[in-house]
Amino acid sequence: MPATVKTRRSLFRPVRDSSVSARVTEAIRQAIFSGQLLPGDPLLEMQLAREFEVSQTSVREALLRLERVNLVKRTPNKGTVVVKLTPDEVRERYDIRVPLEELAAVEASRHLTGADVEELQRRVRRLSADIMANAYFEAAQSDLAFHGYIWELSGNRTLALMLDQLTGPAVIFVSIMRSRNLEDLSSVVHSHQEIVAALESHDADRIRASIRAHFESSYDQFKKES
Amino acid sequence: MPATVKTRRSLFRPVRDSSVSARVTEAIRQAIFSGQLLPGDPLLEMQLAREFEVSQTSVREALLRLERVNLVKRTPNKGTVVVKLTPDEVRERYDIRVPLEELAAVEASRHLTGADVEELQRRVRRLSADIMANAYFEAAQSDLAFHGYIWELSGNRTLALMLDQLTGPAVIFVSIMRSRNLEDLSSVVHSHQEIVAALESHDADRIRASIRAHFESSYDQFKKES
DNA sequence: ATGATATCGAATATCGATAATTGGCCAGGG
DNA sequence: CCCTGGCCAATTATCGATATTCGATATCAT
Repeated sequence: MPATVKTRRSLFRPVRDSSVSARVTEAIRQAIFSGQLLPGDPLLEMQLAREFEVSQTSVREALLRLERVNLVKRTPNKGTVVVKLTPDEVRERYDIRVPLEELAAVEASRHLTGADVEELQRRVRRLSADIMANAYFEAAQSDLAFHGYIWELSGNRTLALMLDQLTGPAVIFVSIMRSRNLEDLSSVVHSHQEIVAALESHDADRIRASIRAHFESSYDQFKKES
Repeated sequence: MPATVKTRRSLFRPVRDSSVSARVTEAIRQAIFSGQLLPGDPLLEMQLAREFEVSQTSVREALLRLERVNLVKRTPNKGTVVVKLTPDEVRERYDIRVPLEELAAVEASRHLTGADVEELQRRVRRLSADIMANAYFEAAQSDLAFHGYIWELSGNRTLALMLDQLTGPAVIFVSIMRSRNLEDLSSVVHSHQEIVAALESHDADRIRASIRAHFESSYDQFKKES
């Protein structure tokens, strides 16, 4: 056998978002996560269609997708707005999120490799850098990217999807809170490092405890504000 | 004051699902839950549009809504099929569902009234009747109705929504399993009664245990088949 | 004034038609 | 033989236009 290889892998990544509605979806999502759109802002189908230079239908489909992940709220015949969570709803989400994050983290530790640990540390460093730079919205996204990696590691796609639905809108709140300097940012980085260490230990109880501590402190910060 | 009344109340109930796409959504959902559509069956937008005598657009929107609750799977440019869960996916969902059901049940017990207990018992009886009558698909829906009541009682709307997304497609499997007589139906009723009793006790540990036992036995039945 | 009803504008919802994508099939060349 | 490229049929994706809905506001009778 010669040295020629029959298959090659992952030189190119897929050309992203070939469909119009997918691109519109992504653009709106970015606008929300970057703070260009704030909770409560209206999203008018026709106006967006004109701005993006696409049909109302495609915008509509994009909004339906965003509704699916709880980033916007649509009211029949009335319109669409960027989600605005009440304190009660934030509380509800924390209650649900904690057991799911525990489950995800415990499962993730079972699949954890050395490369994964490095990647997690890389993401903590990025988060740390964003915080140092007072880049609040970027920090929120880095935060999400860190936890998202754990969700993927869990190997449970359904779980990852649900956590995404649950967390997306909350991240917006975190951004806004931090931008008002209402959160103690120094503790954030340490709390994430703690999770990585717990994952490496492969000790389920310790992992769950680190997750609970992480979110409890985060929720306490939220309560201080509301 | 004369006996004339100024307002009259509740002679009519609201005309439900005024929108076309909502009616189409409901029709397809019923077809899935009733077993007229089976996992893997294709759902062609144009064909459905002709049958319902509506536009493709409305059908498309209905399918997007069903995708949102995981009842159908859409593949870009290819088509839509009724969801067909792999054994792994069923396992994933059980893993997620158990902690969420525990949370829902514990919260529900905090809001539980006497009327609620009666309603739950009524729903267990309906489930029991369906099983006696070998009405498998109806039984699956009664099953869902029982758990759904607990979700609502929890007072956490987000949680109720997530459990609905999680459970919907699984219910189809339960129907099919039962229709093949693969499940020990006598234990099903007892297991539900056990949950009601646990709720009445207001003992969080007992509630969680009853939920775990309920789903473990249910999952064991599934494993026997797969 | 006041309460019921008509009108209107802004927005979504729906439609019918056209464009773009995909996978399968087949013909031809190495 | 099988690999390549191009065509074809089926289906989704997108469009532009029209219909419907809803809330606010104006109108009218009493």
